[in-house]
Amino acid sequence: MKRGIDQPPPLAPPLGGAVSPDDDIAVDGPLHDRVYRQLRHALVTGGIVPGRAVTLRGLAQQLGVSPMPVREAIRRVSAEGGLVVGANRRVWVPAMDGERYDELIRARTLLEPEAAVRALPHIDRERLDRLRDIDDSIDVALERGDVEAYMAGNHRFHFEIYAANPSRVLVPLIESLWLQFGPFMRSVYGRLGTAVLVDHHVNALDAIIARDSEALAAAIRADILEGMELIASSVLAAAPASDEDADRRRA
Amino acid sequence: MKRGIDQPPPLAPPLGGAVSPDDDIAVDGPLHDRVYRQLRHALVTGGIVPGRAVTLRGLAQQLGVSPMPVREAIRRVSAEGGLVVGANRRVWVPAMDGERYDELIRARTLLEPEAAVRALPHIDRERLDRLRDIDDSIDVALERGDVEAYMAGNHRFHFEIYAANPSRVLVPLIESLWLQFGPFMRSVYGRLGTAVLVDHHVNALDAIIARDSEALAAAIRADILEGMELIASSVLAAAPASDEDADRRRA
DNA sequence: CTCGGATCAATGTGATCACAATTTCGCCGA
DNA sequence: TCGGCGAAATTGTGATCACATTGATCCGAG
Repeated sequence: MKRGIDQPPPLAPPLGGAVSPDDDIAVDGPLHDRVYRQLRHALVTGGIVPGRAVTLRGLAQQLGVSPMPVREAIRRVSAEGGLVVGANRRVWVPAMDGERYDELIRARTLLEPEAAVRALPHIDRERLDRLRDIDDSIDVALERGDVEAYMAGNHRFHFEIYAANPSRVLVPLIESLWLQFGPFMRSVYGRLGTAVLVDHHVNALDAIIARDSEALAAAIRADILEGMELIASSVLAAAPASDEDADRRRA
Repeated sequence: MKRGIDQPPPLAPPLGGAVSPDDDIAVDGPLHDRVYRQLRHALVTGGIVPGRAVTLRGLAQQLGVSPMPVREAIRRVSAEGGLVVGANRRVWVPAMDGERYDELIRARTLLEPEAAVRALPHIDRERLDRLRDIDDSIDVALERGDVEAYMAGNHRFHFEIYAANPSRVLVPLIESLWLQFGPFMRSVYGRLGTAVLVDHHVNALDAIIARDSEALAAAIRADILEGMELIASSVLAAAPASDEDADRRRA
């Protein structure tokens, strides 16, 4: 049973997890920009859980700022698909369903290999070293069963590659996709643990070293497909909507 | 010579063309939403020209609203890539260059055929009729040399197809792409006229009638490639940056 | 005990104001 | 005539307030 976007749903205390005034989020620039990054980070790492309404004043109070910069940050995130505004004008973390998930996978497999290939010529020695470090940290996170560290590492690994290309067309599109499945993945991993996760990044690293475009594209595509289809088959088939799950898990 | 994003550039009177409080833009919903649609429309149809700064209060005054809803609209559009905010915090219509244009083409050819194929099963009789009407209006616009009508029709034709799919993943990505090359296309067409334009939509219509996914994908891909590469070869090669052109043309 | 309506709290929206940074323009000196 | 330099205007940003609307809460009628 799929619930509409702006139906009666159980409005609970403004926010679930912490929004994490985490580290590694730069503290310069306009306030609304800082709020934007914090909000984005909270979504990708699962600090904000699907099925819960996000209120302006609530977020503002949590972050210790006035509602004004939060308003702009929310507008920005919702433009990227990380949040949806109902006809109520109320803001939600969008629910996941099979169709949406399928389109996200498809869009990722279309765009990310392309972005990787275009970035390949720009990947220098230092970036490659950073990629290796990230890959190591991912292995550590997997062994320790640290879901959040794995997700952060995985994100950094992919975008450390794509960002080598200075152009800003493909990367924002891909960021938008990650922002959309991020919260969902978190809630899934939280239930499954890291046991099911495998590190496919070695193939990508080898392809980069060999400067092999096709191999790199194939590695990225395989990484996306195996990871996301694994999740899809093990979860989405059984529980089509993630909203109720999140709510139930909270109780 | 490519100019950086937020360099000294010639800040001229707030806005060039009219922002067009045009028709067919719904007048309900929150003010910031209306402003968003007007701003978007102005960008796609070329009402706002690249290389000119967009000021908050300027836009607000042109639209007869307070700066507040404009702020949110701009934040939203810039999140979609239709505007860029410099380190100055000043807002620009981004300049076009070969690399960016190439990535836009690539992203379009990757995403739009996919979106069309996924929409195909949902295209019913009424939608097909609307598509035929739009195609007719495009032919009329081409004969009359009406660039703006052609662009509007072309936009409507593509999204009338894609929007048949209720899911909201691929379509927003594609809208973002159109928003990015829209202003540029306008300035190009304005110089070339509609003589160089051909209507490739008939093949798409045939494919839809035949329910042929592959043919539809091919038609869309061909439409994108021929249209955009024609422009690229005839203009971008000669004048890599569109900023200066726009400014010069204004003088 | 259940249902329906009225009251009250909370939400998003928009306007206005103050402020600091930036840009622009006019002026003076070379 | 040209090149800085300082004043003034303009910009984006953030806060606060008022308001209409929506959601929750509570109370009483059945």
